[in-house]
Amino acid sequence: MNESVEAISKKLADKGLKVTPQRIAILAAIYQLGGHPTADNIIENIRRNHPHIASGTVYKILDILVDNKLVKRVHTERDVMRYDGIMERHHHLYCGECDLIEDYVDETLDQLLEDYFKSKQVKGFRMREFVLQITGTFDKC
Amino acid sequence: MNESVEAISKKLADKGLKVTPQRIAILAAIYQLGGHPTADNIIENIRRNHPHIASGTVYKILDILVDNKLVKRVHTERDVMRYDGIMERHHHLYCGECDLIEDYVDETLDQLLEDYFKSKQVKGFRMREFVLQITGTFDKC
DNA sequence: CCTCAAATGAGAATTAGTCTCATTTAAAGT
DNA sequence: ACTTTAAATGAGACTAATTCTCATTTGAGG
Repeated sequence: MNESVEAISKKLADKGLKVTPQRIAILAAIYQLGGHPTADNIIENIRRNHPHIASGTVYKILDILVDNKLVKRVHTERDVMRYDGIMERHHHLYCGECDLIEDYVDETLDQLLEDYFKSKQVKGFRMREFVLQITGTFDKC
Repeated sequence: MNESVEAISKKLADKGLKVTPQRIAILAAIYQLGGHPTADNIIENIRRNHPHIASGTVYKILDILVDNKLVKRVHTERDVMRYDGIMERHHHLYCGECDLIEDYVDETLDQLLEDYFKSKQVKGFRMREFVLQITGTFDKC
């Protein structure tokens, strides 16, 4: 999923964000890297074409992108934050052996959950979204 | 959910782990604190009766307890690891406003998911367990 | 009660992420 | 195009969670 600079710029502008080369580079890196890169993966990727970007800037921009729903944070079992440029609803497969995390898209499941929670409210809590964390083992690991 | 020193010792011994005062204190603290304490919450709690425990020791013991399935790590959106002494299957409610995480037990939901995944296999992945992360807002927040 | 591998304590080291502040820049208006 | 200005960035100091190292202690089997 690679997107053009124009497409990325439009996404930023649509959210009312200033369009800067750094922001474009970070979104482009997330799309290009795919999977669930860490901030460090992103920094490393960007520095190839943009050697002077400060790591603090990357963290700040990632926060802004998350706040503006252009990127999601991925919950992990370990202490490094990961990011995800896919905003469609999806779940995650966590490998118990290594730190691989794969996306799992399943609209039937989404519908099942949605139907279930339509009738079942949790008292004192307004639900907004759900992500299923499925832990197991990949054959390849 | 407070457990006696004897009960905790037995849990450790049953896993083939050495029973040490530090390990007992950490498990007792997790049970006593309830919720989803951070390593720091646990250290603070233990130091009252056990002032000389080293933080490195606490982290190492927590790893051992997680490896031996006496404690779970809780996936969070932020960078501090949290722990959970409840080993029964349950899900989590995450507050979007603050960093509150509550347990959500729902056996009907568990059954629903189990039935669904009985017929639906994910290729190349052997599933072991699932936790639903439900994000939303608590009325009290 | 001896032995010894395993566990612990103390503190240094690492590292992800945050903060500060001087400088630069995007973009709205002239 | 040119100005203006609030917002964004770069550089690097700083913080805090977690890991590492290694000398010392201890649990548990023989």
